[in-house]
Amino acid sequence: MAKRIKAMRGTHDVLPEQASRWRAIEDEFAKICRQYGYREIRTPIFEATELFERGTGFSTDVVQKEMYTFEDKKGRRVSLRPEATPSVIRAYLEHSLAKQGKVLKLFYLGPMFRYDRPGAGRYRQFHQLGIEIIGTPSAVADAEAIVLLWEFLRGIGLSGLKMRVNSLGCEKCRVEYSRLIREFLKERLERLCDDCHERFERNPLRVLDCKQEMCKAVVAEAPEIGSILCEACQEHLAEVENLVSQANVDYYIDSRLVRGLDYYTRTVFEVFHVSSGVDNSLGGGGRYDRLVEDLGGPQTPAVGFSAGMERIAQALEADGVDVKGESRLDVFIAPMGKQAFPTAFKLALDLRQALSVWLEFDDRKIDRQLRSASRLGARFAAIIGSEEISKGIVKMKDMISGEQFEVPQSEALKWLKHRLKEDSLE
RNA sequence: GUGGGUGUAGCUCAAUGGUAGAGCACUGGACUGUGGAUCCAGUUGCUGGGGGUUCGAGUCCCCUCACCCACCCCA
Repeated sequence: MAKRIKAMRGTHDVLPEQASRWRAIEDEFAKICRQYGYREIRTPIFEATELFERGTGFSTDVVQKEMYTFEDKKGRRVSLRPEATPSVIRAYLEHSLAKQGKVLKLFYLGPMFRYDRPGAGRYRQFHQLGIEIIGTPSAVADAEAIVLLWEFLRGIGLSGLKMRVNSLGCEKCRVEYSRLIREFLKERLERLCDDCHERFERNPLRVLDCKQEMCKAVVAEAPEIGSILCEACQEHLAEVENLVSQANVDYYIDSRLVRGLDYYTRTVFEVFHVSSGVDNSLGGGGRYDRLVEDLGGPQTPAVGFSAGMERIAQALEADGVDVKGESRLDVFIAPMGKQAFPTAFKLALDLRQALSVWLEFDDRKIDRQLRSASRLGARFAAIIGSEEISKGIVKMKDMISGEQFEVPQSEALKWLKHRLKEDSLE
């Protein structure tokens, strides 16, 4: 046998059983998004590298070391998207979507790519779903994003969720806080880990997020962002808190929450699942009032979030929640003998107008066929042999009670629909 | 990127350096037109890949690949 090829490192197949759960989750997400007034957008999986350099941020880990970047045949610098927000904003500007109204509310879902070392719940091709609210500075929008994320996760059956919320301040606050932190850390550099020395140079705020004990000790004494937020930023955060607590979101203010992407301003948040580990972030987001401008548009405030499918599926499994997948088969058509196939084929064509139907392909003994029908979870088996053909009927077997009924072939669809309807009423 | 662990049938796992196995699953038969039970039979593997030591390697050594755990980072 020839050598087999395996899926590449960090990628994985979503097999039927899992895929049906994914679809149920995606359907729930699309549904709640529509309830909140969002419309779907689909953007390309690859973009000009520069979009992410300017959007996600040149200094971020994502852009610095995790992008799949290559040159195409014309020498253009291309990257597989590591996240969707820059693409959505690019499309927003490219198609002048601002003209569609003051505020645009979009949702998306699809694969993202990061060349990272695979680990627990971490893949090189992973899948995100998320939203963007473009065109308002209102704290109500921040609250809506947080609540939508929360309600979505709660709605699919997750419990033990916690939401961390923080404010990184507006541009002025950020500059001021960065200066303050840099000053503070400068005197304590020798007490920080090696990575943090580097962070100190590139983006001192990231030191606040370090998990090393030595750094945590230093950071514990650091001034909190809350202490220097300007009045407007304080008010904004208070308003978000007030609204979010009305929605019964289990949140807390975590003054050390700093997210990995450069474009956030003011509100940032992250939701995690307690029982699958403190570090298991299911999703997060925040306000990004500068991004549209950075990508060449007019000054336009916006807020959004993204969440990870793999993480969500994992959390559901940890919670023992069985997301209902696709419904079972309605009918299994069992032809008996070669000469029964044309009639069976015709019957399948007819029934498939409204029902999910499995038609046996091979000339197998009836007991084997019924066994297959059981295993496929068929509600009824439609048996067609020479007897049935000569009488113009089909023998319907109720796979739960075992009862059998002779039904004229022309009535089969009507009969089955009637019986299945009775099922759903019980 | 750093450290540790694990790779044997579709799945879960056995096999003191001596002929690769079991359970489940799958297919068929018992039952030539009636499923889920039972019994019987059968299929499935370059033991992740490559090299080395040895009379002999799933087992020991080296390399490599993949996955898992921790760190890092995040979704």
